[in-house]
Amino acid sequence: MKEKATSFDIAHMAGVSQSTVSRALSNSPLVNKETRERIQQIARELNYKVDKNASNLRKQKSTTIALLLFEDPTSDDSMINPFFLSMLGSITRACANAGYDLLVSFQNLEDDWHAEFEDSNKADGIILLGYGDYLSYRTKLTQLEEQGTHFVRWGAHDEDHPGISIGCDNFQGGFDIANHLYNLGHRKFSFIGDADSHAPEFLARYTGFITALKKHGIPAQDISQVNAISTEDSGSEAMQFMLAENQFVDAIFCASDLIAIGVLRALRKTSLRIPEDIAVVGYDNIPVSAFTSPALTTVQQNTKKAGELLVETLLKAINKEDVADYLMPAELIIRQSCGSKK
Amino acid sequence: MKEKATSFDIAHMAGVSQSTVSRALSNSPLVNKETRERIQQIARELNYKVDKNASNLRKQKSTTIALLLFEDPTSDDSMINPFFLSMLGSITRACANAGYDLLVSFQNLEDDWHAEFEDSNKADGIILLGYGDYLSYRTKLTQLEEQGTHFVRWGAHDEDHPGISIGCDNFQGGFDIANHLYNLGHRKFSFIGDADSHAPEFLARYTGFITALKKHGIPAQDISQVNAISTEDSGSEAMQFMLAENQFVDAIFCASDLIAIGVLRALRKTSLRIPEDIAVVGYDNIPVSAFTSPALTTVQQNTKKAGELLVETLLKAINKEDVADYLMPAELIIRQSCGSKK
DNA sequence: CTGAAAGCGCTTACAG
DNA sequence: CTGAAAGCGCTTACAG
Repeated sequence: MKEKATSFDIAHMAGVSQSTVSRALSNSPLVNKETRERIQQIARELNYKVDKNASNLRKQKSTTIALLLFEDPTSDDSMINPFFLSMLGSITRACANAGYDLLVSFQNLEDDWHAEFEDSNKADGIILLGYGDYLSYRTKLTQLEEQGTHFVRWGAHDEDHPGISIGCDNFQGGFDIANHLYNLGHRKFSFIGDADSHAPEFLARYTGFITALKKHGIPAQDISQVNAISTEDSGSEAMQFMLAENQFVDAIFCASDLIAIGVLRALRKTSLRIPEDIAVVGYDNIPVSAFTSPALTTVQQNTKKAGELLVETLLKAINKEDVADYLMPAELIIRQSCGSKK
Repeated sequence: MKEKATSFDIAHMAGVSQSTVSRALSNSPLVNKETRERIQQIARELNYKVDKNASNLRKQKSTTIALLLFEDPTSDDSMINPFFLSMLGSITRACANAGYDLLVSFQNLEDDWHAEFEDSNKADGIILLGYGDYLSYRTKLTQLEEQGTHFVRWGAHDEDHPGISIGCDNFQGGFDIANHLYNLGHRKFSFIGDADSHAPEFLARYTGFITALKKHGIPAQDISQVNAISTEDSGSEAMQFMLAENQFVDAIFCASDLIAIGVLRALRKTSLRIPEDIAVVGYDNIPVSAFTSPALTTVQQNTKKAGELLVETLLKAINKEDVADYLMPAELIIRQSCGSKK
């Protein structure tokens, strides 16, 4: 293993000063073209690359973005929610395109939030991504903001939340689902998923859902709601609970596709046919949702766009440009699980 | 936005030297307990965190691992292969558990390999992950090795490849699939997927497949093979090609689940029934494979274990411990797409 | 147990 | 266009 070359080594070989090497390698026009090319040639031969730690330390910026994935501590340890995995892919790509590196770290919400502050020293900004108990990390956002850390989070728009958020219009998504189901003739509804301020995204879907149904004359108290976090198992348990309680409905709106898949699993053990006896709708449009039987009607959140937007917005914030919350439109994906003819 | 505090600020506040602050914050036993606690208390109040760039520069290590995802340039730009996404999740977790940060970067194989060398300055080691043209990056591995960079790659074991590789026993996987299909009564076979040294993993699956069939008296020349890269579209095209050429077989072994899903899609447009008229088998056991109709028989690669192994092995290499290639066993996942009774 | 000092490898004003 | 020098914020021998 060779010793790693430094800019001094190159300076020595090229017969110039180290300052000149540094300039040449950053393509500074201040350096004579021939000198520059000679230096770059030597650097290439030596496989020399600028030491990022030294360079970042000196420049006081890192050209790195940190992605903080946090999850409900109860969720399956071995798997990440496919929706966030998809976001991760998209964010990775967007960072690469912008010439930024991406530092990924995991976070259980139980942990203390040391990691963020750690990250804030290695990255120019942070992207926060995850379902999880919103209230429990709200104060942390405030701390981040006070600290002057640039961050953008994926999630529900909230009047006076700290920092910037990019999210999907969950209210609209729930609203559209309700109208779609109502127009197909369904009249008795249930919502499966947590629906309180700890899970503001689910709550917004729920609120959109009941708001639309109210317009059709169906009051909220006629719509049953069963708690569930975003996992298959949780969805399956919720459905089993409803069956055990003899709660029968025409249509179930699940707060996420994973929940819906769990619900389908539980229903398969019964004689109920989907969608003839009961319609099931999900949310997220994860890849699997197109392959369940029947294929899930769901709401698409454009993860590609979302990732790009998160990165773009964060970079603007880092550059002290003005940034604002952004709500992406939700798109209804109609498949077979709700009894549509389509 | 406050100015970021430094160890000097804390030293000033605590009335000690900056050296002592540094020691206290790294929990050095050299510092008086009370002094240490006082300093840590102040640091906490200030939300002070050690500057990683400075610390790394001084220590000459980064406690960071870089993950290099490379992909076939032809694959769909908007999506990462779900198998690698799953690996990414597992690697992220394993890094977090080991106290390492993970730097993720993308790479098109067309790019020149600057990025690796970049990364090698920001990370203590590199994990290489991806399908793609193996031959085209082989020389790069040699360069990395010469440079003294620690790296581990996911992929096919190869007698004299540079560096360490962790992989799944693709030969065994193909072998088991062949036996399974043969025992179910299938006699006329096809393999869909690239099967040359550019794609050594696919090749090993193919080799295992034909080796097992040869033992059953079916010579390699009786087994058709159609090229495809690991995407749905490529699988669908390959199947359409076979249909157009009137190549009819009992059973198709697809080099990946994505290919198999494309094959199913193409077959749905015909009158052929799966598995009655034709069996289809995939590879990878991606989440979707359990939900296709019929559900895909496939080969599982344990991504959780694989991620842990990759990280663990790389850390050992970084610590100059002896490391060796490792081949994980492949596990047959039997579902409905091959006509098994199970 | 503590402090003064060197130095990690760069970038960039400053001077020419 | 080029060089000498300062300094980014730490860690760690060295000296006491």
